[in-house]
Amino acid sequence: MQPFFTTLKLISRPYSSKMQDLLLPFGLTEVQWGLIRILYEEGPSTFTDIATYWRVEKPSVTPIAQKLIEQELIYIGIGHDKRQKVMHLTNNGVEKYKETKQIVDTLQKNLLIGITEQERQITEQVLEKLLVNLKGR
Amino acid sequence: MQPFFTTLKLISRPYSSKMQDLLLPFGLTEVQWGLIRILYEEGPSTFTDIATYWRVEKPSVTPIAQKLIEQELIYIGIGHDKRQKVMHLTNNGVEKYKETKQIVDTLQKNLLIGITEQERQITEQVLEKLLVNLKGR
DNA sequence: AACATTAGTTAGTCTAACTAACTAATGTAA
DNA sequence: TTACATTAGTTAGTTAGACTAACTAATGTT
Repeated sequence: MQPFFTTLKLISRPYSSKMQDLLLPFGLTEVQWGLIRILYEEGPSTFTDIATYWRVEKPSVTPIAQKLIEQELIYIGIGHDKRQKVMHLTNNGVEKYKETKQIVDTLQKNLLIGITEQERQITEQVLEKLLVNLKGR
Repeated sequence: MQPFFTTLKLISRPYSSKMQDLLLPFGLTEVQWGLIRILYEEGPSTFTDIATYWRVEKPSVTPIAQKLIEQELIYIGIGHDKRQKVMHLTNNGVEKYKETKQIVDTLQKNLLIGITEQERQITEQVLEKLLVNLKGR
């Protein structure tokens, strides 16, 4: 039982550090990349959307978005609800994501060497279930 | 492919926060608990052993051990090699681990609800393979 | 004997999280 | 419709846990 969660924690650090190394030449951190990934894959999102998805508090999102705005990879639009700020990718942002997605895919493919498609799927399902079981804050 | 690694990262945060909440009443953080866990399950270990196991740099281990020494949960012995410091659990440390292991086990059991033993095993194997594939720093 | 390596520490930095306290807009209920 | 509660986001300050660089002391190697 323990090795399960222990290993999970153990993977997280070196994976992040690989990602950071990979993204450094593009001027992105792992979480910044994670944010543009969501905006590309899921579409424009509010700060609260992101905080909910990541399961972090709202103030944690602000500085990550700030830096992407400075780099002109995202911009803020106002929603129908005037309290909301909706983040969108700029054209630069879309380009940057497409560029980096390729190398991230390559990393991920290499990490999955020796793992069958079926094993990957089962693991994905298990991880999704864990996430659901973790929901109760 | 992406959901796989995305989900993995997503699990890590709320899992840690559950662990922190659980361990707070015992005066332990998640990593401190992780260290006494190793000392109990694997036996006395040097700072370098821990750094290697966790895949962190050596200075990261020092403050975590410090706090356990202050709490008198571990003590430092000198190895045959006089450069080495070997961490051992004190009797208090053993007690504290046994106490907390129970509640950690309970948490982990609850998180695994809805996951079959076979799925759990496959996932564990996949996580181990990922860890190996990540080895190249 | 001289030099290189290894174990661990100290000092200082960084990222990404947190809480508390706030403003402004929206929703609800008298 | 006015009063109050809630929600979206920010600002300021803190924290945990990582990092690098530079160091001491012990051990290995040539």
